[in-house]
Amino acid sequence: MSDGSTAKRVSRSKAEMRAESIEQILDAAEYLFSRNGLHGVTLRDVAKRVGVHTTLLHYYFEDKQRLFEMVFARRAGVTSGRRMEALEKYEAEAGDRPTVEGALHAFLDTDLDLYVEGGEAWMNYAAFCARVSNTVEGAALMDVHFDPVVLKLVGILKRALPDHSDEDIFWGYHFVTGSLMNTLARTGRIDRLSGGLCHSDDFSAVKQRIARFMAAGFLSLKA
Amino acid sequence: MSDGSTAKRVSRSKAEMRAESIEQILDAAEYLFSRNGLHGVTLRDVAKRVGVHTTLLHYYFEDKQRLFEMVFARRAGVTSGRRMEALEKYEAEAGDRPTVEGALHAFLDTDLDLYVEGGEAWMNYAAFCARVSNTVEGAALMDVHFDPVVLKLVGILKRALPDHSDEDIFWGYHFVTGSLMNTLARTGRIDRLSGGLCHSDDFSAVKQRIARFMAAGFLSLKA
DNA sequence: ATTATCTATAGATCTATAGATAATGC
DNA sequence: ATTATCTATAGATCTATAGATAATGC
Repeated sequence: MSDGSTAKRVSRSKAEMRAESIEQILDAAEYLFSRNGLHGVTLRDVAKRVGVHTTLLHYYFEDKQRLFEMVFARRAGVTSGRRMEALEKYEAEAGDRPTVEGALHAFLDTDLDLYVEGGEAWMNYAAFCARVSNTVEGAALMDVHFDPVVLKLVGILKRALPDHSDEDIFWGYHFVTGSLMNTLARTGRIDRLSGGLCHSDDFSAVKQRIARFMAAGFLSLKA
Repeated sequence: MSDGSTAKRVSRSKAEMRAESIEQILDAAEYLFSRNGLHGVTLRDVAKRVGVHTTLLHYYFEDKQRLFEMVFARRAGVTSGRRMEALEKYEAEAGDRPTVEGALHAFLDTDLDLYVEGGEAWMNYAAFCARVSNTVEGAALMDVHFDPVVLKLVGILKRALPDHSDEDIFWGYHFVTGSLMNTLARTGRIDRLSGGLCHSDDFSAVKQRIARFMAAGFLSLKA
């Protein structure tokens, strides 16, 4: 505020202008796509939200599909990388005796923390991912960006559960990711269902429960 | 086939024609909405799939939003009713001692069976619901149609888990429904992730695991 | 006489491209 | 000399409505 008030553009380099415009467009697109999906958002909607002309989106992103993919890709590396680190750190600490719950804490809590710490933009990205995940084309995007971390998690789970079949591990992961995505979506349904007792935005309530809950689920599969 | 081959319309009453057209339109819309969402489908797409004119959709359904809601509503009563029955039956059998796993079997298995037995149309509806569930407006539709069954389930779970807080029960349900919706979506992600070991369409594999998995999760919340 | 279905069309949008303009960059 | 941004516009669609047509229903 204190420095932006003098003029709208205070001699920024082209590279800076470019970077800033791209960020603003991605933020606006992320916000809108998270609420209305790929087809529920027009390029005009995005341009209007940023305050630029529609053609600028074509200039930077070619077309709508590309813009959508760039929204996905921008933060995917960050969340993926953080979780990968957390899993590797856990692996090193746990040595020969990794536990399901330990691995899930590293995987899930790290992610939930990121959205809480990251503020509104990251929360929008979370909802964007959740929306996309229940979609055939969206799931294909997930393959590209998230397979490495997920397979890392699966690898640790297999060592934690040497008597479980691979199918059990994968179906368990399927349940975990469903629950996580339902959390990230923040639809407000749990709020109304619980009569206001729970809140969609309350990721800390989820964090308190999800790893323990899912770990118990995994263990139950081989009784 | 044997009687439809003589002519396209073998003297049906207007009521029959109406009913049949409505069903065909709903089937086509359900199929398309499940894959592309509300905004990813045009009325032309639906009309073309049925082989009628776009205006007929307006004639029967007013507008696109209404058509969408009718698709949701058509089968919601069936699945809701079946699960309600199953829960009541379980309640009667279990008497004073309902278990989490018993209630979840009634709730989840009954639903999964319906999609498997119902064939392609029901599988489309399942994917439709899954897609809709990760959406703010979709979640609001769920309130209307599914709150009674869900609250019935929650009531039994509370009696099965008298020492758990209501928050624990609701968050547990939140995880359950996330996992179920991820199943109904059938995105193919688990297939690729598992290298072909698991299949999105394999609801029986899910049925074998989900109730037990989730029940253990619930129990773990109060340690 | 009613109603299922189609024809014609208005009016609004949407995506995408070509080309102009106005800055920054050496 | 390059590039960020805008103007103008083509061409395709989309939703929705008014009104015509061709069946069924008493």
